[in-house]
Amino acid sequence: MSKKQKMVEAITPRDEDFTRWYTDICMRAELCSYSTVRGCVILRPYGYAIWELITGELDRRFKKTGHENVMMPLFIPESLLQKEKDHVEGFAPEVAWVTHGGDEELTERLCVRPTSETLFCDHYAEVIESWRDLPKLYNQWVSVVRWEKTTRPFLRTREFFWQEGHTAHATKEEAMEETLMILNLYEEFYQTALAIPVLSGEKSESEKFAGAVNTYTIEAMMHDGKALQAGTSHYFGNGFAKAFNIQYADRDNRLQYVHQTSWGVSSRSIGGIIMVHGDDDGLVLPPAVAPIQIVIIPIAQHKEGVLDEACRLKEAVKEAGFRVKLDDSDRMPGWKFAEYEMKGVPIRLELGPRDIAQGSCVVVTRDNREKTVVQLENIIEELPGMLNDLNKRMFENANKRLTSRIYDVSDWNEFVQTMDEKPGFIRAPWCKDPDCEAKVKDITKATSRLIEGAADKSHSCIVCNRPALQMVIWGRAY
RNA sequence: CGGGGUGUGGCUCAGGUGGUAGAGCGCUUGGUUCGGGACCAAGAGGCCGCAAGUUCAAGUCUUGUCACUCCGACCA
Repeated sequence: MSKKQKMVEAITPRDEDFTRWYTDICMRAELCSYSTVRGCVILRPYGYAIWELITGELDRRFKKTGHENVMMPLFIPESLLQKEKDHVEGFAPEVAWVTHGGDEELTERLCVRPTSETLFCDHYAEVIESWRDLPKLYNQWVSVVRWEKTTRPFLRTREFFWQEGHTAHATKEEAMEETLMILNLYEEFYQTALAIPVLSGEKSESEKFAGAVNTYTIEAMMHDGKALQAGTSHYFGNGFAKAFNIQYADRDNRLQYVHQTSWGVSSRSIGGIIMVHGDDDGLVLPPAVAPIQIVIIPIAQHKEGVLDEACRLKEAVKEAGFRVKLDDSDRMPGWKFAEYEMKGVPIRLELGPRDIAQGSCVVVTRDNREKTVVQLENIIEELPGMLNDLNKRMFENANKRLTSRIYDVSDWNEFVQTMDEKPGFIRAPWCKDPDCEAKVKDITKATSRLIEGAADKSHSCIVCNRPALQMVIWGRAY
């Protein structure tokens, strides 16, 4: 009984204090730890391993769609950053500046990249000359710095890790196609690799990226009903091209400005995994990004033959292509159970003298803790299906939570009340007036997360009652 | 940037009225254990965030400072 209590005490229960539950998981699952640098975290091996798997999944998709990786400098000269007006204004408040090299003051300060549009543009202006040079489909995996005031592990840190794709195209149509193709790619990645259902759509004028013509987003719903912007894809038109003079000679030898896009997914996605799938016992990881997919816990491992059998099992599982760990440390089995649950390992195999005698082992799935006994000779062929089912259950559960917590509301009072009482999103029509959007934010703290599409003619704006133009998903966000 | 909280072994904290530091967990070693966070024994580990000040004497009192953390305004 006291043991039970101890386990429960390990992390703050999710429904008691969501924020503390979240940080507890980050620390206890050894994903990250606070660093001496304010607002920055240290990615620990386990957290970094997840990030590596995420980058691997995404990078594979980028390569498949013809993108190339590059590396831009960490610094941006002030004059370069200032070339596109909207862009600077958007980022100015949160950039970090380098003013000195050694003891010498620099003639021009350098900003630590908050994002690299300007660097890519500067480079594109140099390397793009003719239509034959297009499209340029570049991406980079880097960290960027934004001087945030309040920070939280993964969700908002001053330095964070991400990929930023930057492409240049001959036509508007092509650039728009790229923008939407990436949006779909992100959506597919989140739903299959992370088992996180997302909504996708366009951002409103006030929520879009600084310098973009259109910003598209995928939004996920966390367990507490709040939204997490999980990825964005921007269409730039030729605004940047004009500011940076990125021109190419078309087939008729006429100079044209390129049309550009940019898009990114960050290490914030790890926060999403935690807040969508995690429970009171810790992390629950989707198999595709689980550093350890299968952990083998030997029971009474000092007894004759147990470790040998466990080793054989491990080798077989590894041979079959799974990421597997055999924990033969001298911890108690119960300690190990709790530890790997905390770390979200999808499947645990228990192997003890009893199992060995019967030629079987106990399989426990992390999401529902279901125990089944499987014959050792069948285990390898059973595992893929079990992982698959687990992934499916994770997605379905999250999807049920998402869809059941989107409320269709058409009346302002009901909107305020719903936002206040029910965690989740609200679908409500809007007239497109930024003042109405601002009023929603002022009063309910909810923002427009995305625009689903045009509103029905019969709809009127949730705030001002004038004819509505768009159907919008609203929610409080991280 | 505003408000609150906290700084004492790796972690969580205890140390009325000032007298030179303690517990639990963790760690190390040895032994017994092993199907839901084991037990016994012996160890290692701290200029008490930092800096001034008061004092014969400061985790303890004063002032300042820094850091972290939580809650609000801005943001992936």
